[in-house]
Amino acid sequence: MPQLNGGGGDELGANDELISFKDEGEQEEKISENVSAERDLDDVKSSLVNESENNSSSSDSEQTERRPQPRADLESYEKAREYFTEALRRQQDGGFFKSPHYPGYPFLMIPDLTNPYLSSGALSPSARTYLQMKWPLLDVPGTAVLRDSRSPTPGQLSNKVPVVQHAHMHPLTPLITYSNEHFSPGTPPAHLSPEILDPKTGIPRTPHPSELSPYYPLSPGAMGQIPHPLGWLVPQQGQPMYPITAGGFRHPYPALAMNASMSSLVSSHFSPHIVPHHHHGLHQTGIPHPAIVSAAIKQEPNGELSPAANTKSPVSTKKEEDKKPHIKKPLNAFMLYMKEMRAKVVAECTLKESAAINQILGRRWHSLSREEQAKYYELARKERQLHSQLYPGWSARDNYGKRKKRKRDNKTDSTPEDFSARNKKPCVQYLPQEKMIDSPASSHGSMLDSPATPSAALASPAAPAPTHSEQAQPLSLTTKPDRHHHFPLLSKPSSSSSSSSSSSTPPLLSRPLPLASLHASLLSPPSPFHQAALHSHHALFQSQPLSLVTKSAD
DNA sequence: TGCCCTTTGAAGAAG
DNA sequence: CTTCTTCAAAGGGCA
Repeated sequence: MPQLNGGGGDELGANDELISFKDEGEQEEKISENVSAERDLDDVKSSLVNESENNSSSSDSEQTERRPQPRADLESYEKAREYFTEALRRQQDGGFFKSPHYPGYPFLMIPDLTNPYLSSGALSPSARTYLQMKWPLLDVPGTAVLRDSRSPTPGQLSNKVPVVQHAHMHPLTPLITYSNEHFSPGTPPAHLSPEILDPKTGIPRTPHPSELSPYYPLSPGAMGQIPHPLGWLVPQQGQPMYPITAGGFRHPYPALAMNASMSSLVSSHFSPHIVPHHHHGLHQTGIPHPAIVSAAIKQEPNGELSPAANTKSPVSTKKEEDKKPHIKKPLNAFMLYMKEMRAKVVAECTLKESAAINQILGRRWHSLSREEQAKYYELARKERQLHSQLYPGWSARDNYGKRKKRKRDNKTDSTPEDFSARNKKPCVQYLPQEKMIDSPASSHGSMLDSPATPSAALASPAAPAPTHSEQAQPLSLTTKPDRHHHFPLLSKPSSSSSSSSSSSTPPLLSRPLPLASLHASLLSPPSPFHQAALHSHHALFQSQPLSLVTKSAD
């Protein structure tokens, strides 16, 4: 795995994963997982959709295409992602997938063209233009441009965002934000396998898909690159995860998108650097590395530059410090999930407040099956790896203080009263508490945290993923029918969430949600009803995709 | 204009 | 080793 870097990447990731996963793994469980999730989604969709303005989501979504704006505004893209996702889903729904969580399923979202990591990149939120499917755009020139490594720099893309790339992105892809720089320049066209020179070694190597992280470097520039690398993946899987078009696969994360199995593959190959030979950085477009907010990246003194660093002009070493481009933290599993699902939730309900939406997402997160969560954990893991490779010297500490925020810990204090205050807009009636409350899973937060299988991925590096559409299940254990057992396990050692929820009810529950518009289903996946569902859970289990998973496990 | 709010997870800091 | 704090995304709300 780690080739060049000494394995930095892999190893790093591995360690992390192992650790975390372990913990979580034990806990895993959530009975309701699948069931609830499905229900949730289904319910939500149906019901929610009906109620609120779901316009967007369901039927609309398809129609959504309405007229795609040719332009690829960043904003649009985002929206697009949502739509995209929906659209895809719908297509798939037709078949079996109803469940949102479907593992492999493509939630394609359009990634932000801009890098998430870039602060500047910002897409403006306002535009809700949905999608317009910009997909078509994908191919566009941008790509072509990209190919030239040098010339076109990502910048171009970024500007215009040519957008496109993303159209086909993996659901997760949206996540991809990191920037472009890395990839851009150096990367060869997709079909070609891009060889990337290792900065350190100087040896050309092919980037592994895994390497490309969605977030990081992949931005526009990246696209070009991405495709290639991923390409191999695709075939293997055999499954078109997403509707990605041919060109489509540019997404960096396609790999991720794939199942765990895929990931494992990726991991195995993981190469440390993704970096292109040189990039100029963002400059032209002004879009820097995704992760990087500012222009410059901090380089390492040693000279080991992360790929990204290379990209940026090394010259300005001193400046670096001054400027210190703000390299954002890699997104964690939940964040990835949020990015992906937010649009859906928004579409389903009228609420637009992020706080409310996040609450819902939090609940949904808990309702996800392990496999699903594992997907995200895996992605997150890769992100971290990538990030570490790209920015070897970076530490989370670097960002401390950037936000001014102060987090009031008091939450607890205020909790009781709080909610009243908070409810600024009670849109609608919230759901009965019951619903909210009951989800077992919710209570303890994410028990699943653990990625299901980090180990799995690691373990079988090369293992080709079978074609399951679903992700391969990481832990065989999980697959077991026993899952329901896990339920009780909830104890999550970790700090944050679990602690709060020590009591049976989750914090959220305790307070009334402002989300009026939400349907109950949204909020609480695991509602009491759930339990019923749970029972049925077994049945579902079998029938569902999970079963497949299980097999794989076997 | 810019922070708050809200979520989970990761990582660093502090004890 | 455990606990606490900060940041990551996002976008309406609010001062």
